[in-house]
Amino acid sequence: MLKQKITLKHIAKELDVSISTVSKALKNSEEISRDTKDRIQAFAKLYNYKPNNIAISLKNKRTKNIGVIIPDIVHHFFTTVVRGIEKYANAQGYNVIVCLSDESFDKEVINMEMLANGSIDGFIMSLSAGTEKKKDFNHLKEVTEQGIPLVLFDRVTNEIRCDKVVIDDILGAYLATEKLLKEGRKKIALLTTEDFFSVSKNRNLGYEKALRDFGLVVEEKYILRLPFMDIDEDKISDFLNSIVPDAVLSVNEIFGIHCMRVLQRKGLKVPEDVSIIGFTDGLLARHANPSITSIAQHGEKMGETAARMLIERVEREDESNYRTEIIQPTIITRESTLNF
Amino acid sequence: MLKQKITLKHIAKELDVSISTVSKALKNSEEISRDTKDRIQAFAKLYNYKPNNIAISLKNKRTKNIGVIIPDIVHHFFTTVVRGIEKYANAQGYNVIVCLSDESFDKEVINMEMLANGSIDGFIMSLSAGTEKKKDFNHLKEVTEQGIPLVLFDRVTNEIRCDKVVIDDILGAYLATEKLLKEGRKKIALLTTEDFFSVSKNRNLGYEKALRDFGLVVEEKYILRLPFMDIDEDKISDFLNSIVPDAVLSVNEIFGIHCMRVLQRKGLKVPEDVSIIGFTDGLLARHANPSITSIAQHGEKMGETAARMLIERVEREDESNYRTEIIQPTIITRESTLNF
DNA sequence: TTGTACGCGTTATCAC
DNA sequence: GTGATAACGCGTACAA
Repeated sequence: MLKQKITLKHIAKELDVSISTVSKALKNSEEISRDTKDRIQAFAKLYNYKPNNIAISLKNKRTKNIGVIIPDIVHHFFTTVVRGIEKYANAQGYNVIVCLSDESFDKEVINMEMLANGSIDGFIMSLSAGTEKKKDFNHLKEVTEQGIPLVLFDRVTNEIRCDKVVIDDILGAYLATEKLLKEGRKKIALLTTEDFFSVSKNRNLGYEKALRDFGLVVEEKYILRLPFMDIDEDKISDFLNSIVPDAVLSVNEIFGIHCMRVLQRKGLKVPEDVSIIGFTDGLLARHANPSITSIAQHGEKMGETAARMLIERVEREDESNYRTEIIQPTIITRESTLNF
Repeated sequence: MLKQKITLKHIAKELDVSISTVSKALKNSEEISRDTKDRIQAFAKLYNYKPNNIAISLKNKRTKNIGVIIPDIVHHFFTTVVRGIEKYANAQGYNVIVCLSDESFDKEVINMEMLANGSIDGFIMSLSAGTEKKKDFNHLKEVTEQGIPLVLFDRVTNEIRCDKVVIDDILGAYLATEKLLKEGRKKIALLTTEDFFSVSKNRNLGYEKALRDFGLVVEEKYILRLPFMDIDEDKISDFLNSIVPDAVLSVNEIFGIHCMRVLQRKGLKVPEDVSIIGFTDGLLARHANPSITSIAQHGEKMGETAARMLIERVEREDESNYRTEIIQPTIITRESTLNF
């Protein structure tokens, strides 16, 4: 039996009072007599009245929904960010609408447009690979010009004026490289992706800076640039044959763990012969054998921070002083590096 | 400069026609003259008019939002399900609101109530551990009695009449155990969780059935029950010392991979000395060394199926013939088992 | 061909 | 103390 959702109107009719009286009574307004309030409140409770969110949204022009657009959800880092966002947002009474751009510019645009027509109070997003490659940010510009708050995280752009949350990728790579250098490693390979990714670019910079600071030169032959998210152990194998490094820094977990596999199959021991440090402290790094020393990006904290910035802006509705919060990466030392 | 979102009213005023004329013109109604339509459409395009979703939701009593409540998002299986849901839902013009119950009964209830007041057209969910333990399904009952469609997946209950999507966990475990038996393995250990989980229970059953079908007896000493998601390599190590199996079936990836680590540290070789098969074909299984033969649960397909069932019910609005779709698990053969 | 009126569910203002 | 009215943005049956 379908128990129709009850509205103010139903209650009013049933109790033979006006809609506005019901509304006020349920808000415990002083205007209404104790007696009427009791009757109405009891009735409402009995029928489990709950105000309709949509109607309230229309009236208040506030949905209490946050739109989150991420490139991929089957990716531990984004997943932790979503969790951080959820956590903070829920605590503030907001829901989270998650959309996936699937690394595609077009899907990113479609998702934004879908949500921008009143469904959400603001956006939290990380640019898709397609968007970073294309460098077309008009959809973001439109949204911000409409006055919809936007917080970018991790994969950001300078083209758009809005709040941002990033981690200091240069520092992260620097710390990792420095650790390897302090272990006495001299031939440190870098596994990275093509350069159009803001994050990879910064990680490469940190790696190079650390080498220089320790008086070494950056040699291109120690750098392997793999296509985005493409795992090709043969390429890694060829690379490792050509240079025989004593340490490897990988800009992501996947490259790192496959590099370790290749090394192990070549009969090299990790960390005795080769140390490995990987970016993004995810499941793979944690559960690998040996477990991999990682740069933690603190995704959950990033998510919380982004949600906090967004909700503050939504509720304050001023459009000034855009800030960029920088999260400090930390090294999680595990078994793939030497201990000191 | 804040470019206020434009409404029908603005256009009407600007072009000095009535709101309904504008509305009709934008829908290309035959009632309106070519001339007026052109004027209005041009103006709307210029100012990038888009109807307000909230107003439409209120009018239609349809939000085109789907509420998804899952126990945990940092869990590869759920993540793939969400992706499947997203994919299908987006293609049908629906948005996905994701809420996390964090394995807690209370949070599950709160999330449901938040969304049930008009924010969504239907729910897709998987029960939290807390709910399965408590066996309290009143929140689900209330929602279905209100006529809000609900699809349960993976962790389901017989207490609620609604559409369901599950995988045949008994079969999955049976297939895995059978494969190990056919390899000639005789001492097959089972790593599982406590019994209140519907999925673990079924996996245990499949394991036991296969052993019996092959004329072996189920020995309790070959079964290790670990607390939910608690990784304790010492317990695993003690267990493996006490029985020395020649194969291991794990009801999840994490237990499986840690079991492999422990075995490897004991100097045993996988798969030469011990074969391993694990449930849930996630990142860990795929990228481990050796990679782990897994039971694929086809999360993405499950998500798609759930979304299809939900949207069908939302759009047909009848409340009969609840179905349970059963997804067939398959074995992904990798390096942790012997080849035939 | 265009416009008026009403309803979706709620709240706020003002009148009685 | 209570109720009528308008408004949020849209769509549509009906009237002009």
